[in-house]
Amino acid sequence: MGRRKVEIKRIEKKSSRQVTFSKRRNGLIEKARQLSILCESSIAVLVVSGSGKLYNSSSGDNMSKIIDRYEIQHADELKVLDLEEKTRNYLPHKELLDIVQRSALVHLFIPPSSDKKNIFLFLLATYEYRKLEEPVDNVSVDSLMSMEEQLETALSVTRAKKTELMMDDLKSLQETMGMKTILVTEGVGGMSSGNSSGNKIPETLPLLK
Amino acid sequence: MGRRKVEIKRIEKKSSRQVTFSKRRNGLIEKARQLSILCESSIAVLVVSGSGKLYNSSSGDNMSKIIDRYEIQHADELKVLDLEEKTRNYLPHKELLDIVQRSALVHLFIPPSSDKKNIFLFLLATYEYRKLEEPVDNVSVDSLMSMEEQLETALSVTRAKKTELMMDDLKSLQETMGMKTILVTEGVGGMSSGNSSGNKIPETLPLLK
DNA sequence: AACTATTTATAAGA
DNA sequence: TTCTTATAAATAGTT
Repeated sequence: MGRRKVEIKRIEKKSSRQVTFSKRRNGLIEKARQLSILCESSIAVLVVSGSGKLYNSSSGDNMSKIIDRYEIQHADELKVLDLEEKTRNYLPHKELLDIVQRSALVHLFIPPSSDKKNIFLFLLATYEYRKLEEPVDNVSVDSLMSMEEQLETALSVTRAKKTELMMDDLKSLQETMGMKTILVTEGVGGMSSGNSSGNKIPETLPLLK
Repeated sequence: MGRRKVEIKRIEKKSSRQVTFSKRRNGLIEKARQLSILCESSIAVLVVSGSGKLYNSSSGDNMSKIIDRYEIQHADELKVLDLEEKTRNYLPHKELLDIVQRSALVHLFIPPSSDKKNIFLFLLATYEYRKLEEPVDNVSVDSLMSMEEQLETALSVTRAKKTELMMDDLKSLQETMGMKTILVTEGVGGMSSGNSSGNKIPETLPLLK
């Protein structure tokens, strides 16, 4: 449907290829839209250009929903085809997701305003640790050393945060004590100390049970 | 392009709608194939009929890869969805698998033959990390202490594994050296030492650069 | 980005 | 469903 019949093979000339890409891509998406309306169906079109740019359209339903349908169908096929594969891919995923969701670990480990990088380090470390629980044949000394570094960093971040929190707790305890002192001393003489900056807070704190 | 011009609106007559659906669906998929070849691009077409049946085609690349590409681009949208939703529709799997494939970090940490379970653990960790990018208020000293413990354990496992590997390396080095010694001493006297079990291997090894 | 000669897709009919 | 064919629609090459 043009001045000439074109063979369906790669268009060599770059400029022509780009023009054709643009025209036909629009045509494709318009066809999808029409089909969707005419036959009340949901259609997703995903086009990745040679240079990696993504063009997409969805009609009838949103893209995620259409992709979900594909994924679900795909998963079902896997179930039928390969139980072992399913067990490996699908169940562990859900199972482990559940573990993570239930686990105080991940949720509680993330300090309020902690650096995202550090959270990642922790998670990576956790992952690596769990991975090592099972025998793995080919770990390199180098990768273990990187991991060691990661763990050390994560550990120091954790300890720093813990200490910070403990100091906060101690401070509020001291404040409470100070208040009590005021209340007591006020009755006797009226010498308030408040929250003097000269208070010494120990560098390390005993671990709480 | 038919005997008559048709308005783009739902075809009411069921039989006509089905015929049109079939014809246009094939046409759409053929157009996608052509575009893919003419302009060397990757195209996915997903069609869900009114009755819920899925038809799909991919050209240039496989479906998963094309969908992955879409999901990378829309990673931000995923954050809005809740975890269960994502679990149901497998998006995190695809999304994170792609992160894994692209990340040099991960390549370093995942040995070629490691099993999928381990990759999933990592994916979960990464996923959870992303999910928790939002600040969380309630971190407790207790939870930080648990984390500290976990990290210490992970660190000691890592160090043990590293030492084990280094010792293996050292042993094979010693064996090689032993061989050389044999070759040298054979020429002179013939006193072979082999790989005596009395060899002392240091508890800790200097870190390699 | 338009134009238009052609090819291609497809609606209706069989 | 499949084929036929008149006609609408898409588009290749040109401006």
